[in-house]
Amino acid sequence: MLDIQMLRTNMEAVVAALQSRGMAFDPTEFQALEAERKALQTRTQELQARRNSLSKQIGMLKGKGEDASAVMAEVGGLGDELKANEQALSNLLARLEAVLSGLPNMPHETVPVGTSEADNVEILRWGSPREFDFTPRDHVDIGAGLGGLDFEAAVKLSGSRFAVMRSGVARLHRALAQFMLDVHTREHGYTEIYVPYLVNEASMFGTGQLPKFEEDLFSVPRGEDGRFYLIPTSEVPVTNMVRGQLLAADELPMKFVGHTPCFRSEAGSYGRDTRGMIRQHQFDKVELVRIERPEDSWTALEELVGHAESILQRLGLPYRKLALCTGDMGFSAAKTYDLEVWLPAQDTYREISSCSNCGDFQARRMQARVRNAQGKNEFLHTLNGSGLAVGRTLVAVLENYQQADGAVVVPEALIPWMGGVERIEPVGKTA
RNA sequence: GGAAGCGUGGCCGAGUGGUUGAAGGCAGCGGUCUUGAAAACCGCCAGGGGUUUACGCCCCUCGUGAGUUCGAAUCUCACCGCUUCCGCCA
Repeated sequence: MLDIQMLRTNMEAVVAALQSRGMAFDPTEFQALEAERKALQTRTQELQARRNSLSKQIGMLKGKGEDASAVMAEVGGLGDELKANEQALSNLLARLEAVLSGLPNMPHETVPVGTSEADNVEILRWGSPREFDFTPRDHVDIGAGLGGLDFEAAVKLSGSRFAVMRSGVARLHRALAQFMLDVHTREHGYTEIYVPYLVNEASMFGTGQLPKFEEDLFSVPRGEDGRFYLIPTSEVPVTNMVRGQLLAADELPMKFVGHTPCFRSEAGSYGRDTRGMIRQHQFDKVELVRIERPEDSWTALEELVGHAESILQRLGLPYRKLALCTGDMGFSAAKTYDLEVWLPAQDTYREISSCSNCGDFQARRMQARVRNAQGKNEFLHTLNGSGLAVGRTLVAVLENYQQADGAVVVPEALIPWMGGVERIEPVGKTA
């Protein structure tokens, strides 16, 4: 959520910032509501002040045993107008809130301006794609050859965009998640956290999924008209840990790493990435979340991306790092780096991690604050990044480490998490 | 699922209709004392919002939302959550 003061005092900057994201924001509705709000709020508060002082008089008169009926009659006359004004004001504030909660974050000044992913800026490439002396197959064929990936079974169980993994591939998937968790907790100083996969509406609002992106979420009914939402990323429950809290400065930073499944309806992506595990309704992700003092968040973002990169490096997976342009960033982000891993079968880089500093945008929605060194309360900053998407990492390992005979070599760094297994053999050969 | 109790400021905890936005304690901040620290003592200290050049003035907030009343932390109802007991259960 943007600061309403910003919209009141510097609307041009807001309009320009949203424009750079490709969002045409017409401020006239907001400004009309705001003018109305000012008049209504002033009037309402006058009436409230009058009622309060008259009521106080009544208390004093009665305390002295004097007659208060005249004053009571006067204050009684205020009732209808006051009630009407309070109601109107509350409606108006709700409408302002609705406008405000639908506006995305303002990009940081260092974010490249652009309209689509074509304008993202490549910052670096790490590793070089392997030269194959055979035609590399994609992970679907490799997985089938290993007897480890079964999309037909998943269709039977659930439908499209799900996967069943077996034997060595399932083991590899588990090993990757464990490996990531261990690296981030042991070497990068993150605290492991386990969180609910079903969350309430307030949590989804806090991180910015609601109210605007409900169609991307799965939900289950709960009670009369309530519902749980399935998390689309553990960013939601983990970040919301600090919702409604006022923290002491020395409680920050908080660095969390969580491994959860993620659920996305993928509405609006019909026909995209229909083959394989790239785009699923359910996938696992190891997520890094940092709760930071405002002055530290930009350093923290660079550090966070580095932590995600380190996983790719240890696995020996070639990747590139992009700074997303204004037009390609997510709703809550002030700045985002994407990491894209090399997929030989697609002969291209594909997103495997997205690391963002949300600044105070989520904190304002969550009312999450920190008492700074000067004793002032301010909104803290939140960051999150994939470290990494486990399913896509599995795809990358299968494709980059495939052998001519159909086997897949386990990346050296991962062998301890595979119980010493160095190769996953195709079915027909010894497993 | 049934029964009972409870939800107050950063934390703990008093407060059952009227100058109570709220005693007291802890934490924090400033000071006295001390070579320094601790202890002791003194003072300050809820959050959000409106308005004002400013001093200030005003409004809202005691889990959330409705209601009763001239006036609600305090009374009523609903919802949410927590605790204990019973039932069920990985």
